[in-house]
Parts: sequence; structure tokens; C-alpha cells
Amino acid sequence: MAVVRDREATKAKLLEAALAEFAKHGIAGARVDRIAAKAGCNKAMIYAYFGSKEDLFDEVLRIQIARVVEAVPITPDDLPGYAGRLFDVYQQQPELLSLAGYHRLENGFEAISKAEGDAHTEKVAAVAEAQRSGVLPQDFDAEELLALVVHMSILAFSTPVATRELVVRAVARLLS
Amino acid sequence: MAVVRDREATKAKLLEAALAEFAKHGIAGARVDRIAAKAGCNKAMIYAYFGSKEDLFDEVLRIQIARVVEAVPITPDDLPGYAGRLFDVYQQQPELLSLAGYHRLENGFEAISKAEGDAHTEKVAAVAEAQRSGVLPQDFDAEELLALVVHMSILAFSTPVATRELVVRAVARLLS
DNA sequence: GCGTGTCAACCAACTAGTTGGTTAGACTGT
DNA sequence: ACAGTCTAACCAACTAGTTGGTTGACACGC
Repeated sequence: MAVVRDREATKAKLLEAALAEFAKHGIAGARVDRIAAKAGCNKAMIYAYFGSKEDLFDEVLRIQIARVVEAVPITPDDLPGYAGRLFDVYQQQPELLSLAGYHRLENGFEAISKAEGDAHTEKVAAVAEAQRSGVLPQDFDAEELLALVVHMSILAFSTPVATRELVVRAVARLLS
Repeated sequence: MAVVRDREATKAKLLEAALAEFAKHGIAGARVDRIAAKAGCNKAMIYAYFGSKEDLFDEVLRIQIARVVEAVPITPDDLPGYAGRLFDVYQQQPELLSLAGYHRLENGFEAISKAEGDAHTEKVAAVAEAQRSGVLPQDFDAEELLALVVHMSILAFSTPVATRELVVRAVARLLS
């Protein structure tokens, strides 16, 4: 098999391997040797392309968050559906939930990526607007309401009995 | 200063130091040397008393879970209050939330301690009984309802805007 | 002296990160 | 088309430091 020298392809392979490794073992538990082996290239490539193990993690997380933010736009007039779609994404890509979980545990709330922060601000504004126009109940603060909905969407993180229907029904009940 | 030779006291110090270390860094990120140093004793003690790093983690988690299970008995006729009390415990001892989070991420749902499992079964039964007697709505399965309540109690895991009042109100809304 | 608790010193295995040198493939002038 | 040149992707082998875990000697109370 001919050796392919393709910067972007190699970076993509490393990112894919890193996603699996970090999701399974967290930052501290991940091994750069395993990532390189799985990507089928040398460990030095990680340092050439990403700088360090932590930088690689940050990049992987950034990409995954961006993917979700893009794939699941908020629908303030249908928050149960929004939670359901988030739930779907987490079911299809459980790595994201693990990744975010490890990131939260190892870095706390402070180290939230800018992309996520901006998207969050926009979503709070959208919820607040929907509250003003009467589509959503006003007895929860916009930020709190969004937090509740998002938290419900990660129900699968805390229990194996989580189902999409349960999440949707629970959010609907919160809004009643 | 005289050296104190007290098996139980040393074990307790190690457990306390291990709790802090594991909560902060997880299993993979925790360092036995740091645990021993913080406990003010040699790391050989960890292996004499607990066998291995993982065994020590298991013991720490077991103790913390038992503490919560005992400190916060379920009150099926007041699930908002139950969630609130769980929230309080997690606020007072954030280590438990981290510990459980790491355990869940690194071992999945399979490796749940027997103590937790038994307590859970009892709680589901208590919720089901309350549903039969009409104290709780019956449109959620007992297991699902308990999962929702417990999940709400760990709201602080997913958002910094979590407050006790928010958790209590959200659970109350779920039951309406 | 004896059993128990303690620890400094130790080790083999492993870790993230580096380096010197190699080579595929694109570009060049002819 | 084609030999010569250069750039950048690539990696085996290495370094320096860290890791979980062990052990033999010592300290203490009886």
C-alpha cells in the first residue's frame, strides 16, 4: 500500500482517533500512543499538527460542539422537540456526551469554549423572546428554563432507562 | 511530635485524602503519591489497607454513596423536597457528584455498587406504591419518575445557574 | 522479643514530548 | 518527457520524567 502524504487527511484521522480515545478514557486516561496507533500514523504528527495532548482534546471538543450547535438549532416554540433532537444526537454520538462530561469534570464550568458560549447567549435570548411573546411560560427565568431543557436532554447520562419519549414528555410537562 | 499509630485513623485520613484527589482528577488522573502526601502518611499504606488504587476508589465511592443513601431517605409524598435535599447534599459535598460522574464515565452503568442497586430497587418500589395510592401521578413509570427526580437533583452538574429553588420547582412541575 | 504500623528507597513499566533524518510528490527549467 | 531540486509530511528511536506498586529496615507498644 502506497504511503499517502496528505496533511488534512492525516489530521482528520488523528481527530477521529482522538475523539474515540478521549471519549473512552478522558483527558488524563487517554494515551497519545494509542491515538497515533489508531490513526495509523506517528505520534510526532500529533505534536506537529495540534501542539499537545490537551490542545488536541480542545480541538476535538470544539469540533463536536460546533457540530451539535449546527445540527440542532433551538426552536423556542418547541422546546420538547429541541430536547428530543439533542437527545437523538447524544444517542447517535455518545462520544460527545462523554467528552463534554470529562471536560466539565476536569476543567469545571470556567473553561467553556467561546463557540459554545456565544451559541448559549443566543439561545437564552431566543427563549426570552419567546417568553415575551407568550409562547413560553414566564415563571422560569430564560436562562434557567434553557438550562432545565438542556439538562433533560442529557438524561441518558444519569440513567440507563432514558428514552427519547421520556425526555420529550418531561420537558413538555415542565412547560405546562 | 509523636507519631500516632492508629490503623483506623490512618485509613480514615487516606480515605479523606483519596476522596478529594479522586473527585478532582478522576481515577486515571489521581496520583497515589498525592493521596499519601495529603493523608500525611506513606503510600505503602494504601496498598496495605486497600489493595490498589482502584480498590481505594471503589471504597471511597461506596462510602460516599452509603452516606447519601442514609442521609437522604426518599419521601415519595414529597419528591420535590427529596430532590431538594439531594441537591443540598451535592452542594455541601461536591466531591460526591464528581466521584459519581467519573465512575459513570470510566465504567459505564454496569459497575454500580450493590449498595446503590439495593437502595434504588427500594426507592422504585416506594414510588410505585405512592402512585398506586394516588399521591403521585401515574402517567410516568415508577422507574422513569424516580430517574427524572434524581436527574433533576444533579442539575448543578450541567449548569452553573442551578439553585435549590429551581430544582424543587422543576420537580414540582413534573408532578403536576 | 514479638507483632504491628510506618516509611525511605527502590524498580520496572510507562508517559508525553523531541529530534535527526528519510522520502513522497510537487515544481522547475530544459 | 525527464532529470534535478526543494518542500513538507512522516517516523523510528530517543529523552527525561512520572507512574503504580514493592520491600526491607526501622519504630513503637506490649
